[in-house]
Amino acid sequence: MAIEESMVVKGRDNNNNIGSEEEMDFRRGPWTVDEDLSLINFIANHGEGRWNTLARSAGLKRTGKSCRLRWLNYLHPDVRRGHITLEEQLLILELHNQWGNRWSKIAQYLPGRTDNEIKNYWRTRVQKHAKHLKCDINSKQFKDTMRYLWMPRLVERIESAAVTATTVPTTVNKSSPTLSTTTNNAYTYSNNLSKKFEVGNSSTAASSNTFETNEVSPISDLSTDYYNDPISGNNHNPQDYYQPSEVNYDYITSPYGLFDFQAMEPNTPWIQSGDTPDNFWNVDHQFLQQQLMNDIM
DNA sequence: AAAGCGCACAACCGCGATTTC
DNA sequence: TGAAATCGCGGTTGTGCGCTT
Repeated sequence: MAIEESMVVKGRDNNNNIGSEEEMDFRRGPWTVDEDLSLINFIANHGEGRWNTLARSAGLKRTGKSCRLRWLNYLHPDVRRGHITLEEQLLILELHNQWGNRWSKIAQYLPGRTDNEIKNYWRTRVQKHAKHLKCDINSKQFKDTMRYLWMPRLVERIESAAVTATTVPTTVNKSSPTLSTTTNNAYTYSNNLSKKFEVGNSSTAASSNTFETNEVSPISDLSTDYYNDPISGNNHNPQDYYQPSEVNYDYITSPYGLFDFQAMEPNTPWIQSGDTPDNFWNVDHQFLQQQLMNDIM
């Protein structure tokens, strides 16, 4: 079969040198179930590491590099699959804001998520929205939108989900945040969030600079350190993300026809994970549209 | 019904850093 | 101590699948 042939390449090591002792034929492309089982069984019996040797010993016609990637990104028992949760989305935005494309570093703070998965998430979801908004993803404009609009709204949704989960079903959820949220509301969910993210006690909290420089345990200390900005040294309270705007949303239209917000997918993956779809993105797009129009005028 | 398209994600590649011999 | 081997990261590509036209 032609495909099978194309999936076999002459053996080269990771420096792209042709194999010395023998002309090995390395397989490429999707892994088969048998290959997965061979890799899992071998690692279960011998442990991981020394990937080239491992690949040979396990009888896999794969490069060590390929085996390592398959194990770490897919087969490892700790790898968690499925939708990125709201909390994870928020974390990714915040951590990317701090470190940029340091995917492996960001992944340290999301247990069970791989750098590859986070990278894919960023490229497919976040960059897509920047593209739709005709906005450079590295621009201040886009970063501000993330920081002051999307992140607070993610916080709101997390809060809302938490409230819903603990509320008697027949009770009207009066605290459901809306876009007309006032500073008081911001204060409220700021307080709630500080509770939500408060793990342990203040005695275990690292100083404002330890988040990066002291390599605080990514998972265990996440909650308290998360809002400490290692760059500014400021304590990041979710309230910081929230800048109540006086935007009159009724006013917003697009006389310039710059953006087709209605055409944007209403069912963005960002609000999956059991979330009910709403106008999350539409409102955000409208807000950004307003900002962009202000810039134009 | 089928072709086209876009999305999501697995996998590959290049290269610098680190480890081993 | 230097060369070779290995590791790990970030960028990119390939592909299957579902949706739209």
